[in-house]
Amino acid sequence: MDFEQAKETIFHALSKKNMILCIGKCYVEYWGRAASKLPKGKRMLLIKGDNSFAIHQNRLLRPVNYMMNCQISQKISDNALILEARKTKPKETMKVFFYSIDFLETFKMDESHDLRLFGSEKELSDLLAEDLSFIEPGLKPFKREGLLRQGVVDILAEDKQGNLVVIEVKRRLASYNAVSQLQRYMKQVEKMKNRKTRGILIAPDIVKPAHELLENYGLEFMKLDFDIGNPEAKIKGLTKKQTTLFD
Amino acid sequence: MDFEQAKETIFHALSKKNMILCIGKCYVEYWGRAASKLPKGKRMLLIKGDNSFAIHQNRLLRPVNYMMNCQISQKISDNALILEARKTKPKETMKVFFYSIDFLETFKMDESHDLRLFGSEKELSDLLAEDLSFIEPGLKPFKREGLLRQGVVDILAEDKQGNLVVIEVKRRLASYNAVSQLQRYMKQVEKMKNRKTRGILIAPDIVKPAHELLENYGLEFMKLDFDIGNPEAKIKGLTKKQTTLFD
DNA sequence: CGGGCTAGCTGCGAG
DNA sequence: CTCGCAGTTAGCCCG
Repeated sequence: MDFEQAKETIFHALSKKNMILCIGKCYVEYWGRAASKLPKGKRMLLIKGDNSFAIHQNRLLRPVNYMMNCQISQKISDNALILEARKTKPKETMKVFFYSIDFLETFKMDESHDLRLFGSEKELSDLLAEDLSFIEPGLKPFKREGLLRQGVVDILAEDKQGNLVVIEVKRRLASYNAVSQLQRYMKQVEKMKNRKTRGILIAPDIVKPAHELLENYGLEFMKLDFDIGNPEAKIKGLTKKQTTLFD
Repeated sequence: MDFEQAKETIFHALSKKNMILCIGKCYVEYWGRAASKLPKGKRMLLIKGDNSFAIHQNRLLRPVNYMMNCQISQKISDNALILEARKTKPKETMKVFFYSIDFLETFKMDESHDLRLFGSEKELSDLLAEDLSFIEPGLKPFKREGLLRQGVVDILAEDKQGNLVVIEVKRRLASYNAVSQLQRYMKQVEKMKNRKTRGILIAPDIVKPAHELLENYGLEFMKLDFDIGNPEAKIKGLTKKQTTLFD
């Protein structure tokens, strides 16, 4: 395909925010947060209406090179159509050298992007917060007046003995990270309120070494089974895991 | 476009591991690790030779629905071409209902996927490990015989005083996670070797509250400046950050 | 195969 | 803006 014509087609599509598909033999350079070179090969360039710019190979979900929210410019050299994507903050540049174009098409798309997702961590956390007695009898919500930023701690509560309880919910198998996070939150709350504070990690399961770490920290784990996409019976069971500390 | 013909085209491309692009009005359902419904709209389906399956809208880099390593099957109902992607472990299903097809094309692609990336954390870590005196005079490598899995601790060393030194390298702004990680590694090594152990976090910078946490843990921070994609002068500087504890 | 972690993470949301 | 984090994280690597 003729480079001049391709350039014109792309220019027009960019102004209309149409989706652009271009397949051809290209070489890609990137410099910014890291640097990379992608040797010549047949690949697909996908430009979307929000100025996302991605080079896809015929494998993997993720593009091999990409840039979001970039300014796109074109130029024609002796033997290539060069597309350049630029960005500031952080400063990044990506150049795609098309040596031949096998395919180029642009598409007017509509803008509906209203995916409805079920089973997010937030959803689970909110469900649990609705009835804390499900976690432990006598547990009641605790107002965090400027205690911690909203959204940092999943659930903050107070138990029957008047202890503060920091609750971290994970929607999948918990690992070291989850334990470290909870430990950090728990210590923070304990320090700020100067009160005895417990920490409970709630997840479908926990990896063994992470569970040991959790016990060393004096934290607690609760196993949570939940049904996804079934609003009537989302939380299947919530059982306190046997621990050597609290047996 | 005719559904029967489309089905045939897709079937053939799948067997050849050709890239498949299909644009049309569709509705998408997903159930697996989570669940989602994507209302009818014009979108692009991208199937790659490694059986990655993705629905793209005209915004964002990431697909709105996707599945990797899936088995793909097709069927035609009264008014739709239905593509189903399935997977076990974990069990997942995704159905795409195409009500109309604006565009369908398949492409034979080559398989070169040899991106050369510079500036990864591993690269920086290896560079630093080559000359530990750059971090601190008298620092020498320490053999981790079965101490910790390879790759868990970036660098393990011994200082002039005979202390063990656990070093964690981050290629970008360090945050809580980096501090928690280092703390965990440091404690682990300290316990296993029963020796005084230091922990040093090396990164271009560190967020303020994370730095406070680091100091509370008795860990150290070093600022690392590096050039990306410049093999001759990659590490520009390494300076110990002033701390209130060690001033 | 699971566990742990980096990623040019991306994308979102709160302060 | 920045910080912090979830994600159907993805993808890699090491036991």
